Amino acid sequence: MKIQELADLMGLTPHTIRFYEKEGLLDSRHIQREKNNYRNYSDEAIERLRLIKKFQGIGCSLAELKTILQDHDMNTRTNQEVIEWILQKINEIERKKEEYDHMLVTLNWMLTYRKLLNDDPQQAEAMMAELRVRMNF
Amino acid sequence: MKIQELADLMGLTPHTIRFYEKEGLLDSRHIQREKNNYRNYSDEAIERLRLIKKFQGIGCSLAELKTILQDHDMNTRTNQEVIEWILQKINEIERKKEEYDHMLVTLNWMLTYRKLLNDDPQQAEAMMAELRVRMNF
DNA sequence: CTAAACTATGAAGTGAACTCTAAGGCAAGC
DNA sequence: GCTTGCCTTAGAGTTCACTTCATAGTTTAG
Repeated sequence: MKIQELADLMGLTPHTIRFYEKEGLLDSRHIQREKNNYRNYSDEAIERLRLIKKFQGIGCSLAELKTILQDHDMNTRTNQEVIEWILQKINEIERKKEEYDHMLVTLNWMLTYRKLLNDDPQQAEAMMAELRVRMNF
Repeated sequence: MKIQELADLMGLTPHTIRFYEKEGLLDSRHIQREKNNYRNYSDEAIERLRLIKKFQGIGCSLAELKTILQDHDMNTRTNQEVIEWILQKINEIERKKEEYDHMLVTLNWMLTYRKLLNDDPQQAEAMMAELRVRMNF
């Protein structure tokens, strides 16, 4: 399979696939060279890219992925270690969600204030005064 | 007020404050030059940086902030426009939260599988087979 | 008076994940 | 046989929000 074919199949660009190779996420199991030096991809390449996408989907950086794939290839990690890694990832994501919740709290206050400003400007000013104290805003 | 004083007050570095100036987030209302060419900050600068922090806290980029501050300075936006902007921001953040929820679903499946692998490897394999179909994993 | 601490400037570096460019080789359709 | 459109490479550019660097002038504490 040539690079464009694989790219279309996986919804990537040839650039990106070559970039992954350069970053060490693909190796000789996935790519062989034809005599014209074109890359020829095996079916394993498809599996590999699927795996990459899956882990990207759970918020892994390419650097992290490189380690994960190495461990995966060499069967380095015990089940317990993988479980701990997953728990840590879950934690990470939950912290990020909390950050967004903070943003939403602020935005909702702003929204309440702005809506009040339409209906009852005086009360809006009172609210703003309180907010200034409570939120340093 | 000199730059270090302002930086300490706001929890920023002098570098960052100069950077904001270069980016056009601060102007002559906030900064004057003394005869030795040192920057002298007015109290308005404090308010300005507070505003910047607040909007950064709700996920605004500096580019976006530049527009927001311009509108703020010139009183360009109507209340209704601001309300719509807030609603859009809320939407944006909720979409990002949903993305994280997707990640969490995947991670929790992975976790369940790995835990099962300890206790009941056969059932774990059955689960994996089903996951492969359902999640393309 | 001197040394430390502060100020100024412009430019380059960081990291993540691509994305694009330039310059050229190979292949398939007309 | 010529054009179009793949393919190759190394390396630079992109975006964001700073951060660091190099160099030099100014102020202040002892």
